Amino acid sequence: MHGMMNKKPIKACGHKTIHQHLVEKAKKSMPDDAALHDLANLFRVFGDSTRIRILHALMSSEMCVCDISFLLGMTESAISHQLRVLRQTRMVTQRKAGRVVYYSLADNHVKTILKCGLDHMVE
Amino acid sequence: MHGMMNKKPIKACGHKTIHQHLVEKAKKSMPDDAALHDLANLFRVFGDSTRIRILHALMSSEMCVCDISFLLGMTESAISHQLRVLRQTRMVTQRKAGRVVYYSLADNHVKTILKCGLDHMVE
DNA sequence: ATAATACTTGAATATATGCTCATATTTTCA
DNA sequence: TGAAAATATGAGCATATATTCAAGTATTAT
Repeated sequence: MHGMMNKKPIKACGHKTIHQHLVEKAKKSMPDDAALHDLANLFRVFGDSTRIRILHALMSSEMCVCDISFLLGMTESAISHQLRVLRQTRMVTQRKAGRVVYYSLADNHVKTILKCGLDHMVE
Repeated sequence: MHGMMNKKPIKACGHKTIHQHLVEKAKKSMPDDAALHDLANLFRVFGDSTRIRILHALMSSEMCVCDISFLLGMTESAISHQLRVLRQTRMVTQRKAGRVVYYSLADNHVKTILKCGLDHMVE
């Protein structure tokens, strides 16, 4: 079906043995460096279980730092540091009421990506 | 629409001021620790631009280490180290033909997750 | 057998990251 | 006004991670 043609590697003049046509095809569809870094940075935010737990909690409802701290059994400082990361990457938004700051998910994308990852795991 | 009830934080007996009902609701839907770590580990694999580039390249077709090394302008050693990570996390599979090792994406999940992330970015 | 190619691996190093602890900052309450 | 509560922040530390460098396999070619 999809091209599993058994072409032998060819010697590219001057440098290594490579499959020139494959490399060029891949090069064409490759996003630019900025996009690739943004994409990696996006996934890196999800790549920590504390942040995952915070985001998952916020899927259920908005919460203040105290709530999250209590729920996860971690210091408010630790949570606050992570919330800053989530704020800077636009994963969460804040709403201030008195001295309490309520955090919630910034948009549906966050839910979508989380579910996307969870789907991968059930298999 | 969804409950943005303005309940004030209450003093939970003995410890901090928290929104008890919200915390308990969140606690119930929270996946267990093992699942949370697995999920974080999954995303962490995608949280590096080199690995992203390798995976994106393999979306176009299977490739040998040499090809990837040439395409990304990195040493074969560096690529090989990253391919090991991708192998250990079941993102890629290998096929050996003589001394050439061809790598390809393990399954559609990888494509799905990548696209999921890319979708988030275009917005 | 010897050399060359394709890839892998381990140690080392430099950088990034997550949490703690102490210290602000802001708002409420007495 | 002063104390307490909720959150934020900076420095420090311990761990994790990405790449390099040197050396090791495995396979093919001469």
